[in-house]
Amino acid sequence: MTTVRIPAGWPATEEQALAVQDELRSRVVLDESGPPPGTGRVTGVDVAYDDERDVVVAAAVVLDAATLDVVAETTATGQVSFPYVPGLLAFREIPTVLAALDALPCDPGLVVCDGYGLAHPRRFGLAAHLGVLTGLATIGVAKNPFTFTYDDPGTARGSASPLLAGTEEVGRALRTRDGVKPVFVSVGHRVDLDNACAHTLALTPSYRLPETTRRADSLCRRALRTTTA
DNA sequence: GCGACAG
DNA sequence: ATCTTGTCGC
Repeated sequence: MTTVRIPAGWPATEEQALAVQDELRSRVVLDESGPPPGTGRVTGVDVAYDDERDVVVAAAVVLDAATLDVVAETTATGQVSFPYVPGLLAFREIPTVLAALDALPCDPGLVVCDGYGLAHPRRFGLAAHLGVLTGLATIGVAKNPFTFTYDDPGTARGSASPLLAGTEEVGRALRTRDGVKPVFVSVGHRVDLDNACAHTLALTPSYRLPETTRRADSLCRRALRTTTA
């Protein structure tokens, strides 16, 4: 497992982090539809923390998009690089996630993040940020609606409703399992919202959350236990 | 001014 | 995110 230190120049205060978001958000690409679902590769990234020991472990798990079989997986460990502040989650996760992605032996294809992309107070959440830094196609699939509002989608898998910041659609509440709480999908980089939702449905044949995030979540937790123990 | 608030 | 066993149900 590779180890990373906090990058030189990494924001140390909320004001610095806000300035970075402000500078980078213009680089998000929104005029590409993205790779078609069910083709190529799809990669899940997630992190687990041990705040007591100031340790964060990231995992990247690459799946074959057609079969959802695992093609490759990596982990990376690092120091916690930022406190959790709503709206600044990316600064806590990105250095270690980048290290995990760098360690992959193959192209990750579309990257699925555990959190938001454009559904963000400044329209620059984790998935958008990671996309801009890597150039990869990214989407965000979150478990909670954050501060946004939505009308409950129909009860059937595949039903969706707009995720709203006021009247602006920043993402979609998407039902991935009949009668189960929806997930909250938003665009990251180089993928449109319809395609992001199509990918999310392709990644949820059996569970509420995408196979990518399920796999990445269990891997980084396992790796953290091993590191901590 | 006081909460709420992705992970 | 994390603290945490068993239990009800498909």
